[in-house]
Amino acid sequence: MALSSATIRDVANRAGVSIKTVSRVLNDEPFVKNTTRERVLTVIDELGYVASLSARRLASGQSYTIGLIFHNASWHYTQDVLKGVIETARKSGFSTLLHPCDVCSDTDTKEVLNLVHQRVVDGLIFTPPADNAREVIHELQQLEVPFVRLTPQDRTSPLPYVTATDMQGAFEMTNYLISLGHRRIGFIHGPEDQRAGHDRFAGYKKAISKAGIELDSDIITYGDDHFKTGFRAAKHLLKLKPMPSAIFCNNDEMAAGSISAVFEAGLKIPNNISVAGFDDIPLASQVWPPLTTVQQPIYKIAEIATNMLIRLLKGENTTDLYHEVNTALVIRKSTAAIA
Amino acid sequence: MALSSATIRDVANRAGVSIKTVSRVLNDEPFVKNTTRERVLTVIDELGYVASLSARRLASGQSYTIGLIFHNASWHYTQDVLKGVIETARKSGFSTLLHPCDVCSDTDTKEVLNLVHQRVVDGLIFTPPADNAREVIHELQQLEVPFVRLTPQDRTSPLPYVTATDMQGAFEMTNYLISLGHRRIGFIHGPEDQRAGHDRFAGYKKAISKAGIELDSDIITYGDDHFKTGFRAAKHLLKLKPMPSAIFCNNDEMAAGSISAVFEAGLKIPNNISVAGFDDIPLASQVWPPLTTVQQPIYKIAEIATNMLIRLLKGENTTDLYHEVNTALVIRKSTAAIA
DNA sequence: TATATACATGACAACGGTGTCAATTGTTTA
DNA sequence: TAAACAATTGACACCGTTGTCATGTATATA
Repeated sequence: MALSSATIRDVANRAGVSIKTVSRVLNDEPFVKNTTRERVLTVIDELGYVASLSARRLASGQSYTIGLIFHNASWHYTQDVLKGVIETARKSGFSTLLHPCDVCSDTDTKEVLNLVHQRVVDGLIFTPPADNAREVIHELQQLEVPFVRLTPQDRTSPLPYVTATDMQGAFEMTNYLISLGHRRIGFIHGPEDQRAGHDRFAGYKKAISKAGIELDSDIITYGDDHFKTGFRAAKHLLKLKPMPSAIFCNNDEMAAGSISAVFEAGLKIPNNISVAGFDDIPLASQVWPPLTTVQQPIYKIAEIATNMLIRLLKGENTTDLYHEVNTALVIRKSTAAIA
Repeated sequence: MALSSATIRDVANRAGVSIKTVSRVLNDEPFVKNTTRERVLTVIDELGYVASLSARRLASGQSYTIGLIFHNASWHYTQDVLKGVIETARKSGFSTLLHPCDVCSDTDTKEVLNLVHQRVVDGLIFTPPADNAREVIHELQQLEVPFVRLTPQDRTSPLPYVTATDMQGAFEMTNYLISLGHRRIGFIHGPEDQRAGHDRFAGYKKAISKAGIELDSDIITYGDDHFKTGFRAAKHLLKLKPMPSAIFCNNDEMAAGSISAVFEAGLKIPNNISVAGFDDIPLASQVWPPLTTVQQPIYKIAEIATNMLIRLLKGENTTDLYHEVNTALVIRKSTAAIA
């Protein structure tokens, strides 16, 4: 057996109809008599016919492909997005094209736009902070190419996005730590160019202030969401006198870094100090002690974004272009009441 | 500005040549006068022309796309493969289509074959244990569709693959543990259906036997490469009397599970027991203590496999269809000399 | 019964490239 | 100088679909 070569014409001939009728059946178009439809379907089955995507793409001007532009910094995050987008897209007959994009440089800008110009993709999904590529976003708007952003910086413009309730999540976590008796809670901030980090910090501050605790800038440190900077930031916090009794990190990877720093300093978690993260990525439950964190339903966010994009692509009415998904507190063993 | 609509005809007209000549320039074909080539190139630049992939695909019968069939079990592994394949493919003008495939069920078999029949992909790369899908493999052979397998089970048939020196890596690690004075080294085996696991176990046994230690089946346990089963298996090993003084795990994720089990039992690493992993995924350096492990150059393996596939696709002579990439011992803090 | 209207179908031209083959021009060989 | 050959170019069919529009047929309406 060679590579299947049955074309729409073969099907049409065998079924005794025109190729256009076969095309109609293929695309579930109306105005095909039921008996005809069934006959065509039978022949398709007999011949094992599968329509050529290339031809379909060329003729229709669509690519049936979604471009996923992602920053490959935070892999744990990306993997869930990946799964969410690919699986959801597939359900609607779309495939997904991955476009890693480390820095949104000029070259990358051009490449992304080429994807659109070449009609390689019909629409795009951006993971943070890829959506900071203003030029791309602007151009896409001009071209009227649909796209959805995940947790974007800018939420003032009328552009679709999906995000989690970052502020609320951080607020709840901080409240929880406070309820355990912690008053001196260190915070490790995420990268400046990501909206989520600012929202989480805002949630932290809100809870601190609500509890009547004075905000102490000495225990606010910065990282880039990676293990190493979490390690360093925590090391710094541990040297302070008095040391914070808890550390709340902008994400789980930095929390893992903090845990290592605590152990390296010869201290115990949660006996001497509590550590909390954000995201609930697999790593969170694979370190010891398992991390108390805020679960962000990344898969769900990706799923919602993908469905939103597909609706936009189909030109369906889309009133809900902005979506917030709830986070949830996950209490594990890295936090405890103050001694 | 609307979606660019310059076609090859526009370029041809403006440059005063035929579309075929433009096509030649586009594809770096010979027999184009230099002055002509430059004129065409200039016009392409002026018009911002980009060839339509769909049209090119339809006309040439190629898709310029590589299908990556992966099992989404072990994400850490997958992420490196993903990066390796996507980036390498892109360099050669190929795009990558991801096809997650949890169980290689009948549906999946059909889907993968459809990818080929629809000419959605020109060739395939399989991550383990996806290559166990005998039916798919067999059919692809019949169809003469090129594919490359990563660490496949079956290496007897003359089918291209790339793998790491799993046995040698495990041999070296075991030797290293023995050199630290360990005689009772527990082993956590990986899933039965993956070749790498058997090779690693073989390396372990070889070193044990070489050191004149009697193989003790009581301290050989089994897991499925995930955290939880590593945790369970280690918990079991810790209860044995005498307890092993070291645990060598088939992969890092199970090693992380073992670390948690040790801590949960109130023991210290490496003081009371040493733990070693395999793969050197990011997790390995994000747990405390950082894992001594065997580095498997996954990115490189993916890169080699991709280039191999592209060579096959281009019909270039390919003598080296089998490739082994060296592993390397990475010593961190989870192992120490026996007390 | 004549006529408007919905349903059902097909002919044929796109879509935007590549492949084949013939035509033209320039260069080398006999 | 003529013949042989290589370099350069273009005309045109073709890839396998979908889109447009015309046509034919059944059903509802006047």
